[in-house]
Amino acid sequence: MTDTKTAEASAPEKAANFIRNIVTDDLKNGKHTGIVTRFPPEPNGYLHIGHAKSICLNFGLALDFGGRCHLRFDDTNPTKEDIEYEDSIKENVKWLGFDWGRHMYYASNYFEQFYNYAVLLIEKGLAYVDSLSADEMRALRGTLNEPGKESPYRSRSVEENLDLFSRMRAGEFEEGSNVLRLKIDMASPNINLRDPVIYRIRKVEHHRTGDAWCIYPMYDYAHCISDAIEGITHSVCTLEFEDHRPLYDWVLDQLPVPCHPQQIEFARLNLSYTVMSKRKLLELVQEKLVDGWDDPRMPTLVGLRRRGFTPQSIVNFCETIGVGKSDSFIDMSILEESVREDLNVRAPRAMSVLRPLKLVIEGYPEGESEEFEAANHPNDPEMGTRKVPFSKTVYIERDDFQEEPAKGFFRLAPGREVRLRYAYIIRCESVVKDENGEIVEVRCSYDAGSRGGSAPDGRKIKGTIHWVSADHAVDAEVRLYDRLFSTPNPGGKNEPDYRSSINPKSIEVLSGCKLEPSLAGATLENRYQFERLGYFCLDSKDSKPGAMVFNRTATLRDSWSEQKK
RNA sequence: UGGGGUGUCGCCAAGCGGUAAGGCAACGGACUCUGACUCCGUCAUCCAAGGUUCGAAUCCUUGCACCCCAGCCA
Repeated sequence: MTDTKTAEASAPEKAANFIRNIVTDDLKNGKHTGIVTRFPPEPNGYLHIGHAKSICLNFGLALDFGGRCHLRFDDTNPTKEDIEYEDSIKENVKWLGFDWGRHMYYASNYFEQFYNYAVLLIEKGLAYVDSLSADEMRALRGTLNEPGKESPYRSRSVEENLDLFSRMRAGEFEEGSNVLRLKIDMASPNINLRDPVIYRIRKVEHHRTGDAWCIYPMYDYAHCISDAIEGITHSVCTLEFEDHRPLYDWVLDQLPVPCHPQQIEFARLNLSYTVMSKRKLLELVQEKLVDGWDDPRMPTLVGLRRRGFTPQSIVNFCETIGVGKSDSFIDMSILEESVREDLNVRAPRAMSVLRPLKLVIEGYPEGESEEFEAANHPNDPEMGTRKVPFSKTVYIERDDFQEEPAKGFFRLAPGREVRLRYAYIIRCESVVKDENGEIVEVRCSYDAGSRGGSAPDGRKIKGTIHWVSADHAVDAEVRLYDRLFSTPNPGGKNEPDYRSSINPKSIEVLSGCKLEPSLAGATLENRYQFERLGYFCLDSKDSKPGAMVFNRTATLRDSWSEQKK
């Protein structure tokens, strides 16, 4: 086997996709000598896994082709945006491992240029101030099948428009009373071209420009100009903006901008068993259906992070799913597989018993204990070993014992032998039950010659189970997370409200779990594989030095439980 | 019934006229002190129907299905 131990080595090869092909061609035929992309979030919410796809695409393109990628806040709507989101977004991008260097921009920094360009458009007779109300404007817009009608204000003179627009800026009009519209074509089959509004009055403070402005530009007008100002070569966005591209191009064609970026659209990420819309995510938080934006079940980057996902696993995931234009629906299992793949290689192993069953080893000296050497990673000796204490009473997983073993079960059962990992081979001799018939203790004999776990006579022991010494165990709370929803497409077509699909078992809190003592030194940066159980990490919010709380990031694949179904 | 898109294995996705990559899943097997990992093997004729061509997933025609658009949101 070749060395695949490092995260770098396990990163998948860059796959071809249509955007990379476009960039490659543009570079080859000299259309560009270098490329500039951008990730342009609106600071009005937390980033989720879908944004990660865009971040990886844009920053990845820049990295691979020796260009640069800008981080630009598309902050043109002060009624929805806030500085708190900016900080989170910046941190998330950095956490994923990307660096915008000094290329940090704000659409709001271009407000004056946007305004000047708007004046230019008015002077060219390509924009006019409309005094229709929103309702009236909607009524004239037409429908998908019928053309719209021109506004009675469409023919105002350039002078009047100039005057009106400057007074809009000066704050002389109320919100909603006037807007600036482009004069394109009310009969266009593309509704985006039916004289789109490019400025509206909003008498609110902007988190960056304060009260300097009371008119704010709209996306279609601001975005393309921002791209042009920054010298973006490839403006990558999602499919729903495909219809807007003619408008993007129209605006840039009318203005003396430094360049004309190419807008390219790709399919946004859809993930099964979760929701991705900002609205639903916000509702989950506001209605306290989850424990905040960073609830470990949320598809947000802060949630995934708290859950224990590594940045590398997310980047790998984004590479794995590819980029295309067909509506895709990625199965959650692929995301889960991405963490396993990454954590399998980097997570040290440890033993923890989540649902303890007391096991007493008859014949093992009372009050005595010994230590066994355990590998921190079975396939990577470089990760070293640790000592695991053993004593007469240990805890094993309740699931690892069956009084009447099911077919195919090869763990502990009356009269059967099993190996306590790294310790001894034991045999179940009897079972102790309480007055309710509940098994409270298992009593076993042990093969003193099997110290360390290997049979002296070379006999094959099929089952190996994990355990923790009762005398040395560290108690902890462990939270088992599962998919937030129990249906693949919550709230989708022909589905009831997504809230009713929330998986009641998406979180299970276990207290009194028994961990091997080395885990007492766990830190937030560490992630562990609890052998035979899954990958776990400390909860960044609730874990305290004397009262540790672990989150289950992902289970291990389990062909036994699959076989049972 | 307008406009813009998409349709290649269960889920993604390469392919750009020369005889269907890869990943995940699934299935079979090997290995195993984690029923994990790893390893080996199996697994499509490309939405449909016509046409062009020596040759088509790739070109043309006609259908069909699905997605997006009527915010002074992005």
